[in-house]
Amino acid sequence: LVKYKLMITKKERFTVQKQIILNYLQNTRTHPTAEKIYNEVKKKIPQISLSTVYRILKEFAKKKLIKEISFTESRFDSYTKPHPHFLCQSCQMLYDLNIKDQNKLLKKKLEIGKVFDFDLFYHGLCRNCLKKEKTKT
Amino acid sequence: LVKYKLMITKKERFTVQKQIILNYLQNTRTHPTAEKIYNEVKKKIPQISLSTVYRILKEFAKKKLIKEISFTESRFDSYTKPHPHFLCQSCQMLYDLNIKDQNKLLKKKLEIGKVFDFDLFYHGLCRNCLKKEKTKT
DNA sequence: CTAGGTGCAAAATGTTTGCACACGA
DNA sequence: TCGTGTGCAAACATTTTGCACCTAG
Repeated sequence: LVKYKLMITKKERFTVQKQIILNYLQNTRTHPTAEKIYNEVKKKIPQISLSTVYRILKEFAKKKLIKEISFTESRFDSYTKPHPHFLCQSCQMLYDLNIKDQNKLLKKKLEIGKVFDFDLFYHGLCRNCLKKEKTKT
Repeated sequence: LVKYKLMITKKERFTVQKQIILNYLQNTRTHPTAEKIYNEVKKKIPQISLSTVYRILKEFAKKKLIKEISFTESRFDSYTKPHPHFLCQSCQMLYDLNIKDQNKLLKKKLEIGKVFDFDLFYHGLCRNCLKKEKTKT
């Protein structure tokens, strides 16, 4: 919370809605959906709208106060063996990777349950987009 | 293709639509979206509809001929450090994991580009759902 | 033939946006 | 006060579904 207050620029405002949403998120480890957050926050601010929740979540994510776990559009891959991917933040290209330790990941014994598959996504900038960034400056 | 033909049950039919979609997927490594697949397949079957594409993709995914990379609803996490997750196929609960090698994953040098973050999702059945499965039988 | 598959349109679901009003600084 | 943030409704994007017709086996 303190960390967030320091982030607020002169043009921005610290509203009750933001405070309650942030407070809720920082006190849960359940990875809630927007809908869930909306319903929880509604208990304290009955008139809040879902769009406000979305707007605030986007703002928090941009400030890196929270992390949004999402994948806008489904993609389909005929290569079905588990293999890691690299998703470029800039051009949205999804690359295949071949990493030798991948079997370790699948065989990993987890307390939580039985693992059948995994998805490993690296996020970053691909070579092409890195080049473009450089030429800009 | 041969593999798929063997999978077709008596009740199912092998249509041109299925054949062309499968063929397209097996000859691309670009992880296309449903829309992209639709547009490509349309070149060969102009009258095909997007819903057919979706239906066939779901069928292929169920048969494990292809893999669907998706995340239906966004989730938000106030714990922003990269950390692995476990997603239960049955109850959809998303659990946090703490694995010691995670820093290795982030520091990994990739040819493809610069990595800023990663998401590692394990898919499987959590303890609770495994128990439920057992009691069923 | 005939039941399963397709195309179309409409519905459902999740997310974003335009606009008038409210309210934090 | 004044401009950013909010609530509402409507728009948007992606995916699913109902239904009549088509077609593979």
